[in-house]
Amino acid sequence: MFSKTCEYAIRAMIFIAQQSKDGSRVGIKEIAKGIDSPEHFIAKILQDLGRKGVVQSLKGPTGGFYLDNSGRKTTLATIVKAVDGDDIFSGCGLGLKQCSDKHPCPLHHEFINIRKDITNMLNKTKVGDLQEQLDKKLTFLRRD
Amino acid sequence: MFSKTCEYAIRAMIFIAQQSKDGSRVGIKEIAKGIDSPEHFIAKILQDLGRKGVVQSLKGPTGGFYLDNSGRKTTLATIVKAVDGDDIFSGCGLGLKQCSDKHPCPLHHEFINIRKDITNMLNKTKVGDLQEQLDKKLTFLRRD
DNA sequence: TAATTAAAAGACTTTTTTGTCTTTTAATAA
DNA sequence: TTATTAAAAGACAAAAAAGTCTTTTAATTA
Ligand code: FES
Ligand code: FES
Repeated sequence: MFSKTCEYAIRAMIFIAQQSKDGSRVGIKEIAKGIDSPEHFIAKILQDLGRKGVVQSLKGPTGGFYLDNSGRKTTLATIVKAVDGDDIFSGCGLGLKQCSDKHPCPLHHEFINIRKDITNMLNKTKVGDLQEQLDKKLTFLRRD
Repeated sequence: MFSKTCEYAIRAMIFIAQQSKDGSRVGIKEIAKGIDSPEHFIAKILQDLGRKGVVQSLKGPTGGFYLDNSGRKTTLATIVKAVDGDDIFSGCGLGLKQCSDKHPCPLHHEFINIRKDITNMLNKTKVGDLQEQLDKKLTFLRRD
C-alpha cells in the first residue's frame, strides 16, 4: 500500500506530535527507538519532510523535531503525497499509464471505489487525532 | 497497491482468457504486445504462474498459454496471492511486524475496513468476468 | 567566544524489483 | 526421424528502494 519510507514517515509524525505536544522537541535517536526504525534512515526522511514544510526542527542543544498546533492538523494525505507522490490517489490499479473513465482498465470500476475510500480516509485523518489515541494507549507505533 | 509484476500478471491472465476462449493458445510475443509489457519479463512471470498451476501452457508449434473453463474462474485473489503473497490481505498498513486487534497501530481501525473491501473485491472478481467486458470493448488492457 | 550538541547534507552500500539475454527442453509437422 | 517451433530455465544487468556512515552547519550553553 505505502512504501516503507512512507510507513516510517507516518509513524514518526505521530510520535513527534505526541512527544512535542508540551512545546518541547524530540531527537532522532528517540524517534528511531519510538517507532522502531533505522536511525539514519528516518533522519533522512524527516529532513526531506522538513524541507517540504511538513515537520519543523531546530538544531543544537535542546533541538530536535516538533509539530506546532497547525502541524498537528496535518492530514495523512499530506504526508503520503509528500513521500510517495499521488499514485495512490490517481494511478491505475492495473498499471496503465493513466487511469481514465474514457479508457478504463478491466479493474477500473471496482478500483475507483476503493481508491475513493482510501483518499477519503487519508484526507480526513489528522496526525493529532491519531496521537490522541496513542496517548490513551489505545494504539501503538511499534511491537515491543 | 500491486507490484509491477502483479499488474502484468493480472493483465496477462485476462488477455490469455480472451485469446484462448476458442480453445487455441496464445504466444508470449502476442501477450507482451497485447498488454504492453516487456516480453521476457512477462514470460518469466507466466512460467512462475504455470508452475503454480494458475495458468496452463504447451510447448512447440501451435503451443502457447491458455486457460480452460475452470481457469477462467480463477479469482484475482488467487493471482495476487501467487505473485505478491498475502501482505495486502493481512499486513499492517503502517508496517508493524503484524496486524493485530489486540495491539493495533494508529491506522488499524480505519485500515481494516479498506483491506476488507479490497479482499472482497479480489475474491469475487474472476478472470473470465473481466475478459467478457474486454470482449465488449468496454475496457482495455493497454493504452494505444 | 569556545565547546558542545543535534540536525542537515551528501556520499556510499545493500537489497529488492524490474528487465534482458542465451541456452535448454519438449512439442509438432514435414 | 529430423527440422522447426515455442515455452522453460537460468544467468545477467539495470534501476529503484532501503539502509549506513561521515562530514558540515547551525543552534545553545558554559
Ligand atoms: S484505468 Fe485502471 S483503475 Fe482506472
Ligand atoms: S495493526 Fe496496523 S493495520 Fe492492523
